[in-house]
Amino acid sequence: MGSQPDEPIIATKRQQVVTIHDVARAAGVTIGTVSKALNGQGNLREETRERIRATADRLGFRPNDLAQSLLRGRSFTVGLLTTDSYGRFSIPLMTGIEDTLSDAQILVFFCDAHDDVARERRYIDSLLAKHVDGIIVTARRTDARPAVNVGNTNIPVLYAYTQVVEPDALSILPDDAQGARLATEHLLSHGRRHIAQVSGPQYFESVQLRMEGMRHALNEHGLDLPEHRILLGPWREAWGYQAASILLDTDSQLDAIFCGSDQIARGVIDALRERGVRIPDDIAVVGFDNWGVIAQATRPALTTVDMNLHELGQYAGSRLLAMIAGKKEPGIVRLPCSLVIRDSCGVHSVRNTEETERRGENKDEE
Amino acid sequence: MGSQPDEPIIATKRQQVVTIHDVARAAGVTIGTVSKALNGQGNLREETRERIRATADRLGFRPNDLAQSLLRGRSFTVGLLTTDSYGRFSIPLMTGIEDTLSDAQILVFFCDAHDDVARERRYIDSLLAKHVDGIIVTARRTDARPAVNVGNTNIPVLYAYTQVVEPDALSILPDDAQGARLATEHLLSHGRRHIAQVSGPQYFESVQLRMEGMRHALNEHGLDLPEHRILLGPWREAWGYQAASILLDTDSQLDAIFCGSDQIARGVIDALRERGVRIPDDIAVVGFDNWGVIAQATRPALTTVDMNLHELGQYAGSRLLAMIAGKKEPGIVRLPCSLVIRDSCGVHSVRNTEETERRGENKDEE
DNA sequence: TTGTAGGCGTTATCAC
DNA sequence: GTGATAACGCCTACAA
Repeated sequence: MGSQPDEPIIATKRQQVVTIHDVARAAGVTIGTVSKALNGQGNLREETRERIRATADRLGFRPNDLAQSLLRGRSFTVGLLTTDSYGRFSIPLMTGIEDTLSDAQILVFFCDAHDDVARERRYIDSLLAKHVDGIIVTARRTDARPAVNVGNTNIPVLYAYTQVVEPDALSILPDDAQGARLATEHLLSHGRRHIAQVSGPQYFESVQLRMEGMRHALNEHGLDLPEHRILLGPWREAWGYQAASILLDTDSQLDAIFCGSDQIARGVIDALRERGVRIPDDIAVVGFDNWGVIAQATRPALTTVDMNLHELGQYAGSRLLAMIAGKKEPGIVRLPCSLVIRDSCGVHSVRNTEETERRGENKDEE
Repeated sequence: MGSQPDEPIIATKRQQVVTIHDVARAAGVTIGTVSKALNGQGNLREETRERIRATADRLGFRPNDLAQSLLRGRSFTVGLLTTDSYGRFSIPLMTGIEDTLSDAQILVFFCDAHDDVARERRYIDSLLAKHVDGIIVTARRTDARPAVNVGNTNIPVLYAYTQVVEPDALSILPDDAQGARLATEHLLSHGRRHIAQVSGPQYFESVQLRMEGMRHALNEHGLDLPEHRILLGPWREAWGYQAASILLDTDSQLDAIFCGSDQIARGVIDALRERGVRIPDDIAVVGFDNWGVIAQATRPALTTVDMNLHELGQYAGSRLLAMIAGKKEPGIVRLPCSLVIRDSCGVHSVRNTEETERRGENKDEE
């Protein structure tokens, strides 16, 4: 009761955590012995080992990673540097990366540079100062970016869902061309022969690759992709809506549309339906991204290409682990896309599918 | 040329980074002097200070944060623990948090527990071992969750977009009731008197709060919210579509619908339009979330409540900073929502709006 | 079988 | 003004 004299005003600045010394003192041994006991090193009497172990968790001892890292020269941390966390692509990528790394007892620093070069530089410096074991760089789009400069360190850097021109860098990307081929072949296998493409701006590498992939698949079937069936515009639902109207007005033979994104596909589908076109009977539609909230909400539900970004992230994590272990094999790795078949192309086909519906991306919660 | 003898096969296991010793040797002083020179401590001749500084960045010296942290007992890192990174709500929250923390030179560990208790426990242990300065816990929904146990440490823990029953915990949440009031008052100010609500499952606290908020606003205008105008179902676009049909069939007086999410609102709007109802002339619609990709794609574009999660994250970051500095003020803080006015309620109103359109959430890129 | 001591890279407190 | 030295918490040879 009353005022407690001499109570420090400032909170104890130092965390009063229990250290190996406390354990040693409590167990009546020296710190060396404690270390050996807890790490299963050296030859200790099983009795002592057990006694020490007991006092350790009685005291709630937790070895200080900072000290260990300093000693080992490895921090068991990795930096994840993203230019901009738009979300749609970053999230599955991030969780994939983090999945494999956390299995390796590695914690991930999340660094969002907001497309700001100076900010990115500061992040890299911080990561280097914290002696991360590696850095994964990612982005909102797959196009090339400048390499990250880690100075005179030999910290491994890996690029995921983005790439770098440096020949000694490792970049991991989805195989856009293959994804487009998959979609096109699916449409062809459903008897479609007059297929248009509605996609994003030409200056995206992914747009070009998907166009090439589609063209390639058509050519293999003796078909071509005429200019008037290629409509490029912004990555927006409204563009899909508009493009579909244009196609309906100009191309009476059209029997399928391959869209560069699910957003565009949604606009396309809405426009078609409103103009009385039956989907897929009259015109079939394929999307790209397998963005659950969109692909499952279109009427009919959207058949679409999945870039498997979660798996891509997992793979990136494992490759970084390998690099940390010393194995550096630079290059550009493109991982296959798969096709998720729903109802916008007709009856379910079992062909041309590498995988069927993937782990539900739609959490039925807010 | 030819084989180089004695070249080590194993890559130097230890990062050959330049340390303060190297700088000291190169500059012909001792490490103490280097430390003082670089940190602006002590009384050094300006000449030596400059010379040391020069050799330091000639050598590319970078102080090792691990060593500093060990000494200071602070790591300048924070853990961000999320039960599940669905994305929609986590992303703005995360970037907000990270924004303020990175300004304080703090790096953020991203930990996605996948709704797995054991995994969460492992993460917490890792974070404690790494001596993070604090932990922010977040979730996919705002309902209460068990407190995080940090053992005998006094590491501050803060809950953002989730809450905890413990009286000494700090939880930061959006003010759902106020958001609902905002939306309702907006509709009332446009002359609407027969307003229904279509929302998510009742067991969500947010659903209940939004209902209360709406009822409160109606009551203040002498109106009530009859049971038949409350439709609760899954958080899905299809539910909105279905609910709108039900309302049209049963409630001829209806002139507005307040939706618990933008996804639901989109379903509602599509159903109304397809049934020939004019929006907003016949029925006005308000959403909740301001999810750009949806709210901007509805026709007409959706007026909706924004929970300002980025700002909420920023605020959470600043509160954690305060806690780290020793100021702990537990409680539940609810931050105001704002209304983003588009076209689904009629002509733009300047009243009843705390803020207008916020920083564009729609990046026009894939 | 256990204790001792050096060192990981810093910073801070003393001497000189 | 600058140099030594003791921490910070841990691990690991090596000594006893």
